[in-house]
Amino acid sequence: MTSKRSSTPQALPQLTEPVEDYLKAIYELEMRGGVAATSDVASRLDVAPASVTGMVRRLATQGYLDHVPYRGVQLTPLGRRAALRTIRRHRILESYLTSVLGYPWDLVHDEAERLEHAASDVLIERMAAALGHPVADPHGAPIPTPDGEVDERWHRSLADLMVGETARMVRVSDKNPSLLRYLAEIALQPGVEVTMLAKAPFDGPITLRVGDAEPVVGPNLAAQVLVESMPTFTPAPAPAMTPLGGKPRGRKPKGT
Amino acid sequence: MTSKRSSTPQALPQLTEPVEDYLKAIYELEMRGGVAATSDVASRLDVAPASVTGMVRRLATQGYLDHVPYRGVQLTPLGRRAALRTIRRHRILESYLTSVLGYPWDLVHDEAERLEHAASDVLIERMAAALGHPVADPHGAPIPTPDGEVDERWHRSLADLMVGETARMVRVSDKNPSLLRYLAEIALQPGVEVTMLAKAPFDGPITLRVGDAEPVVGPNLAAQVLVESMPTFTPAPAPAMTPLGGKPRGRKPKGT
DNA sequence: GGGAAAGTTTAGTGCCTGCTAAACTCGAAT
DNA sequence: ATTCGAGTTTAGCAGGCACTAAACTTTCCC
Repeated sequence: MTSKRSSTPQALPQLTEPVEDYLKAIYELEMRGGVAATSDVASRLDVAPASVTGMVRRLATQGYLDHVPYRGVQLTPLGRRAALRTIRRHRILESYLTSVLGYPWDLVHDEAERLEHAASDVLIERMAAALGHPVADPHGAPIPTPDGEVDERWHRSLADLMVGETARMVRVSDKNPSLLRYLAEIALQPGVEVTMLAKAPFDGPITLRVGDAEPVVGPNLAAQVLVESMPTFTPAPAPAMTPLGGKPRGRKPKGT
Repeated sequence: MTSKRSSTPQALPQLTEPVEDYLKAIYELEMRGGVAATSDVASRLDVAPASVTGMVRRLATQGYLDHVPYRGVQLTPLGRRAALRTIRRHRILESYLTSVLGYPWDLVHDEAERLEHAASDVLIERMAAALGHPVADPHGAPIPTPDGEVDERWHRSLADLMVGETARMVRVSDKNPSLLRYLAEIALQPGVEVTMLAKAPFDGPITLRVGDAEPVVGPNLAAQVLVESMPTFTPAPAPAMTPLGGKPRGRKPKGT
């Protein structure tokens, strides 16, 4: 029935691994286009659409989401909190594994994907503290705060830059290892400045300047790399103690 | 006893969490008394005896163990390998969490208990490397090698020391947080020398010397602390090279 | 040696999560 | 407006893992 809802953030019950995966997937789908479709959830989680319907029904009765049959699915505030907790874990794990254990950034996603369900809050916070409370993971994704706030900002893609324009790379999906390996190869990582040198018409190849190199990439790749015009950028997995650059950061780590 | 088995390098399939727990529990029960009884497995895993029977039947058909109805259960070489892999993970995780992240040694068990099912081999080996390949965990339990060899040696308990005798503490179970907290309080940890000063008759209190202190403990506690006459002892989690975040909790290797 | 007691297994269920096949809905195109 | 197809849901089912209650062994004690 209707459980009493206080304004106090009640503790989330311990969720199963599949449930956390569903909520996370739905959250991420909602980021693009208000509601999540059954089939999108299905393909993201690599399960049959019918399975999604079943799970969604259960989650709806438990208050994690609203489901309008044939229409789609949307997280409730409770569901969003649960999703963001999982996402926080994931991104802190990625940051930790990358900067402390030297995990390559193209492999870190899968590892974090499993650990995020097993790590306790205490562990996650210890890792965050060890890193100096980073605000973004190695791929540039913002890390939600413990109480569920994220700075999910809108970003242009590299493909949208005008010829001659320079921007700073901010983010790329963590889900495509070969893309990540290639980006590492051409030194295109969050925080790096990139200039659009030339763009061949009809989705032709794109010439960039990254550091001293001038890699030529396809439009497909460029569309997946997000950039930011030029303002402040907080480097991803803050290498603990290195206070590189004295510029006043825009945001600073919350809490503390 | 030293188990040696490296002639069968076939990869273990990915096991479920409950399966790993069963195999680990059975392995540990076998250490004390050749076969594991259904009810012992049940109480260790906090599950109904009937559930054990069911699981055991499945694991037997899959070749992980032999089951003689009403008689007990014994791991096959395959099952032992699986168990030791999980135990290796557990102990390396405990070592890492303790010495790199400053996890208190009484809480580390539960965390490792969950992570051991999620961490990949690659991660575990990275952690082991970061620690300098420790041979024992923070509680003194030996860490199996990647190919399943352990140095499970027999140890006397502290309660067995003669009055006047000095020994080195080597090990204590990781499963009892309050015991561990108390041991930490009286500075009784693996590697430390301890002398039996007095033993009151009829299971009376036991007076020890640990460092400069002379704690008096119950026979119950003394029975759980394992000691070694005097030979070399290799300290558990060799302090990592870069302890970022954690306070230096790690013991220092003495002369050795 | 004959019962109890203790321990173990079978029988019967339930929940979770996934599947396939079939039915249904919605909206776009005719 | 009817139809058709893509997308979604229902129905029915399976496997993993847990439970209780009841039946069955083994052990132990008189």
